[in-house]
Amino acid sequence: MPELPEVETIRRELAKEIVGKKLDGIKIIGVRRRAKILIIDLINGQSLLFHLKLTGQLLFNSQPGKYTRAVFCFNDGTNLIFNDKIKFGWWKKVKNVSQIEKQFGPEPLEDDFTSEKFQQMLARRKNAKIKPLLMDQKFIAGIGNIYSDEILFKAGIHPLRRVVSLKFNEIEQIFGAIKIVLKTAVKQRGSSIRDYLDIYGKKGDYGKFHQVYHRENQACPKCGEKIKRIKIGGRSAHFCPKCQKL
DNA sequence: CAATCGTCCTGCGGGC
DNA sequence: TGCCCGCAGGACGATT
Repeated sequence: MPELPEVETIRRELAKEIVGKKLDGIKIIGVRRRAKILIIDLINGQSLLFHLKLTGQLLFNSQPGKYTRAVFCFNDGTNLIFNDKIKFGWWKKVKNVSQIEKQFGPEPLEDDFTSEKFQQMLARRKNAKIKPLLMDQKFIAGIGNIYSDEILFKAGIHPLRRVVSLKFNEIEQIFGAIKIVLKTAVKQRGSSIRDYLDIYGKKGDYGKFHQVYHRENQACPKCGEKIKRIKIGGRSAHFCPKCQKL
């Protein structure tokens, strides 16, 4: 499921391929990402937005298939294919992209997302459960089910912990885990759970690094305990009951 | 006000 | 073997 590292991978690859080309005669001036949304900026001030949700794919210079929802043709004969098996994803053209961009929390890999800022953000959400909070796009941008599980495992924090119960040092641990897990996942070009592929149809390598996500009943890589899966607000959370105590 | 619930959609896995 | 049922899952709107 495309989260920050997957969308960022697509962004980087797509920027190399299409910036400077034209779509319906309008020059593409940039490819950006905000949270899990891919943004293609056009010279006329409009932007093309994509949200891949669970099963969306953006394939460069490919052929339409069974699940193709849209095809975008560039002036040089190349194209971009939007596939989406379960139709949760969407794309749209907007005039004021900044309006949409400001609906999200800070970008976790930006330098202005500091541990001081994170401590302040959490101070305002004392009663929240930490895992759903990390997945709240208005709180922090781009983190979904895979990476919230991996971040909390790395930090040694149980997904149901209330913010109020977190010690200063535990928040520092979570902060550090956010940075390193996401950075490493971007480096590995994301995780190919379900249908995720990059624009060349290649899978991401970060799945090999998953410690808990989709590893229910398997041994914890740290202590050997069986990884557990529980439901939190309708979503599944994976964790080690020994390394991540409530 | 903030947390939780239902909804969208469809492939897939489990059970018989 | 094949059918049927129910689950998964991001984000939004409604509800409590």
